[in-house]
Amino acid sequence: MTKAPTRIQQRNRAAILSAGLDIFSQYGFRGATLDQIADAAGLSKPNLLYYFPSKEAIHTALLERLLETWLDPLKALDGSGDPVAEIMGYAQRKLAMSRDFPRESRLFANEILQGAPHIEEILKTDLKTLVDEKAAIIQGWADAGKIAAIDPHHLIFSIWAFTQHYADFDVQVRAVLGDKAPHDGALSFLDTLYSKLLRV
Amino acid sequence: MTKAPTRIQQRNRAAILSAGLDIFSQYGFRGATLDQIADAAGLSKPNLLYYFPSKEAIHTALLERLLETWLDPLKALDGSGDPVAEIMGYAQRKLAMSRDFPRESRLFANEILQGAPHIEEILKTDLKTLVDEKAAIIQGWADAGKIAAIDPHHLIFSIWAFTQHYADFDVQVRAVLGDKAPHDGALSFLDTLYSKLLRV
DNA sequence: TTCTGGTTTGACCAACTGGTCAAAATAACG
DNA sequence: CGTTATTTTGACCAGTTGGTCAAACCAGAA
Repeated sequence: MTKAPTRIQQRNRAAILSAGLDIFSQYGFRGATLDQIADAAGLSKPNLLYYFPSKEAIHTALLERLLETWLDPLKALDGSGDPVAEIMGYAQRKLAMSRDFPRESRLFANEILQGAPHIEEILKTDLKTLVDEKAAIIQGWADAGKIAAIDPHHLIFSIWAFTQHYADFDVQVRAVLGDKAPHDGALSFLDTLYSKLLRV
Repeated sequence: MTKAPTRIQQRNRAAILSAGLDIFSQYGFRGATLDQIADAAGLSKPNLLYYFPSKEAIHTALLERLLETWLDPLKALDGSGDPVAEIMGYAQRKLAMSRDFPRESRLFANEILQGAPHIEEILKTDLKTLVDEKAAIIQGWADAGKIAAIDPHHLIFSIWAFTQHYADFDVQVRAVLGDKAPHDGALSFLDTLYSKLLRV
């Protein structure tokens, strides 16, 4: 029976994971250092290694926590709901995640950019299965004439690409937009884009 | 007067830049090592440093070479051409760059993900100016009723996001699609997406 | 062939890397 | 309070990092 974590453990583990998220999402696994993470977490390096046995362990913990929730918006796409509302809702949920969890988005982007060494298997199994399943639903809607005929896989890619862009390329978006908040404009653009695309 | 480079210089500089592109685009600046780059270029590390004075110098040379051509597709967007054809042509050129220069796309993505430390000023000046200028053209077309009324900045973001996705997230795209070639499907999806969006 | 300038290398260095460990400091609890 | 379990730390280590340098090597012109 594993012991319940003390208050100190809870606080420090959370601080480490948050610091690790900051650093890994910016520099990638190889580019991040334990000193940076320890510093950001307000701990000494040996103290940090008291809570996680290795750099890899912190990274793995972060990726696992991320994967638990990363696919939730797509899982929620309901084949028995209204087609246009379901797809638009999915896109909106993804955009909201970009706004609310940009570090998680960048952690994921870094992992993929580096060739997905830690999660390639999950992509080929869990992710592919989920996407294929939802793509079949969308294809069904298209075949039934409820939405326009479009390739469902690329539709999903376009939603990923567009929504994650606002988290992953944040500094570029802000550089171009000046200091106008990007997300309001993005949301209404997204609404226009997909309602026009899906209309039969 | 600077001397003309010898054949050996040409060959080795090119090999180093290509190797650097491979490594930097995968691991980012901090995550890449000179040993990796030297290895990929088929040179010893001191030999590599005979051609470039530092790691930073290789990276800078790559970024400069990239920026020279990266914005060409957008620059080619012509205010006196046919609105829909111009915008679709731009999107198609960008998608072709993703197919033909994926390493360059990932180098850029890594730089932005890390907060654009080397090019933030360029983004805020050159890039912003260019985008604002082209956005004004697109806004003009919309005001004249030649295309649908959409936010031109977010239109451009959506083109960047969608096209670069196929280079930057290549392993994810392939994992989901199996081994079907992604680009044909992407191209026709892109055509459908933007022709529907722009139609008045 | 010799001379010359460009090219390559092995040995080396200081700083940094991920990680260890025993000892010290602190919290928890009766 | 005293005892015990948890937490924190300084000193340390071996391997890696970006980078230097003098010496050796080599291609080609005279």
